[in-house]
Amino acid sequence: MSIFAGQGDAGRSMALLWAPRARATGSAPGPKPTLSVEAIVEAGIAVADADTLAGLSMRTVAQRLGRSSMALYTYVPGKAELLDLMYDRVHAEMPPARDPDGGWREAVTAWAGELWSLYLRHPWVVQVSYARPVLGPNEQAVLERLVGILYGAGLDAGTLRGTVTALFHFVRGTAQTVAEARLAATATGVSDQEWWAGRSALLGELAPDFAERFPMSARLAGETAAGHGDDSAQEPPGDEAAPYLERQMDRTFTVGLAILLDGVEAAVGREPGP
Amino acid sequence: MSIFAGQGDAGRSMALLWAPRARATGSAPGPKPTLSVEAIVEAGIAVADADTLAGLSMRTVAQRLGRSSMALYTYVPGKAELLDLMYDRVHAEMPPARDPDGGWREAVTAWAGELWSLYLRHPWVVQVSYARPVLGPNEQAVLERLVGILYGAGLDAGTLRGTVTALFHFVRGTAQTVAEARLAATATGVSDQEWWAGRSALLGELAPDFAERFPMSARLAGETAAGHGDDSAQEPPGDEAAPYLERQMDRTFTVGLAILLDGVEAAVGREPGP
DNA sequence: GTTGAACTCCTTATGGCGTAAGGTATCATC
DNA sequence: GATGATACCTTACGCCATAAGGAGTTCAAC
Repeated sequence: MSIFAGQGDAGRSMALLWAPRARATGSAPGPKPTLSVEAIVEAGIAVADADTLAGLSMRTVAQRLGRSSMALYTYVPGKAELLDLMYDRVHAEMPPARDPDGGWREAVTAWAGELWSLYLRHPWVVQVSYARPVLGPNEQAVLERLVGILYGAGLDAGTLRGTVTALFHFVRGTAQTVAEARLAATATGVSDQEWWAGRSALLGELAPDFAERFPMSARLAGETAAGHGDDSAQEPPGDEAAPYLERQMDRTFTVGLAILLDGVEAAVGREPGP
Repeated sequence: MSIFAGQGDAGRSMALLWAPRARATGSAPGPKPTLSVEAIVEAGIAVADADTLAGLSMRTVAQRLGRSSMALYTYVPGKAELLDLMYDRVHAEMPPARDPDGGWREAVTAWAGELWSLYLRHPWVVQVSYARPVLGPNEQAVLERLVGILYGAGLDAGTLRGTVTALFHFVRGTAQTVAEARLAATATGVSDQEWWAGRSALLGELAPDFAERFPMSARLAGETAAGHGDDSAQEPPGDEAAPYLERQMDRTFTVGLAILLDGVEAAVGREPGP
């Protein structure tokens, strides 16, 4: 199960991202194109959604379009650039900024929740490296919305940058955990709960001194199980849509986000706006 | 430039991680092994450090040991499991917990800083997926240290979990940014500053209306450049070890961490110890 | 000693991948 | 009709992980 983080020729990616239809003007020699960058990107997204990034190859994408793999190279420089395009395109699903009725905190919470659910709709997105940003217009818009909210809250540039980074990584990281848990569940047919049970049984065998070597971790595991084990037992058993780990991650997401925003609130209080 | 996040047979990985030397007892038929899991893992780390995860293949690792690729399969089930072992092994470099003289906040700051620099020593580590945790003893120890600090601060299990998640993802995410920036710099021979200059020049051509479409982002870019551009101009020019983006990320790391810890502090204040 | 099992390590082969190279068919223009 | 641009194809190369099976090495048991 190998996963890719693509970085192609940044210049080519940017040109495709920011400058649409180079040959839109009607008449040109040669046969009419029967494909388009857009169609290829959409096919790529469909493949990745269905099959994870490991299943994404030029061949599989082309197959979905009834073409040979080499046909794609007429439209797209290569696989890395295709991935860049897919990545940005998916961010177009993010809802636009709304009027900030409830203050910045509510706005940021909404932003984070919407990004989180976008990542869960397209789990492969969080595997794409975000380190050397080939920022396309759609991801830029997502960022713009957050930056707008935080400037509205009265942060200075330095604090804002730190906040954006922390928020972004937090959402991405937690989403990745859930995404891969889901993936593992569907791929292996083993539910989270079963998987974790098996895992800890194995660990009990291999490292019977675990609780002594790692007392704090053991305590945390115990308190987590105790605190919410009953909780989950009360759950109506028919609903399998939100398995154990997923609900726990949901809680962790909410709690972690609240902590982060408490920290931002402290910063806002310290410097009372422009 | 494709990067892998390995998840092999978790059972096999765990056995190798937690139960060392299955055949340590002296006498067994067959030729003496001239290799060892340990040696292979070390070679793998050396390859990854030098060449990124993209350059890590069974062949390259074997080559470094003067063996054929298939020889490795005697010791290690496959590439995915090897990566699991490499990942955990590297966490052994983390310094152990120290006595918390300066309170939990200082302790967490030290923890985060040390993890951050570990990630920068082995940039490939942050590309390895941490979602389905094949927790080895060394990574467990890193976690144990953090959990111990936070329990000492008086957090309850739920808050603690959220804090750990947020901290972990924050450190990892920021480190990844710097790591890949370095990588791009050495791989292409283009410095961060040059790269960004080229990038924004290209963006100015492709999207001349950027500032209108994304006013907040433009403002942030402007204020960041203004606020610290002079700062960097005052820098002694001889030192190339900490280029522009890296210093900026350092600042972002510090600021973001402070914000996060402010949030934790609020939570600590709310529930005054056990 | 000799044998046979266990073990290490090798060569070879399979089926994937991205994509370079070069061929052919299709079209607008001259 | 010829020209040249374009879309799409087939083929091939050099990677990759790893399955299969063979050759050599070392021990315990006889």
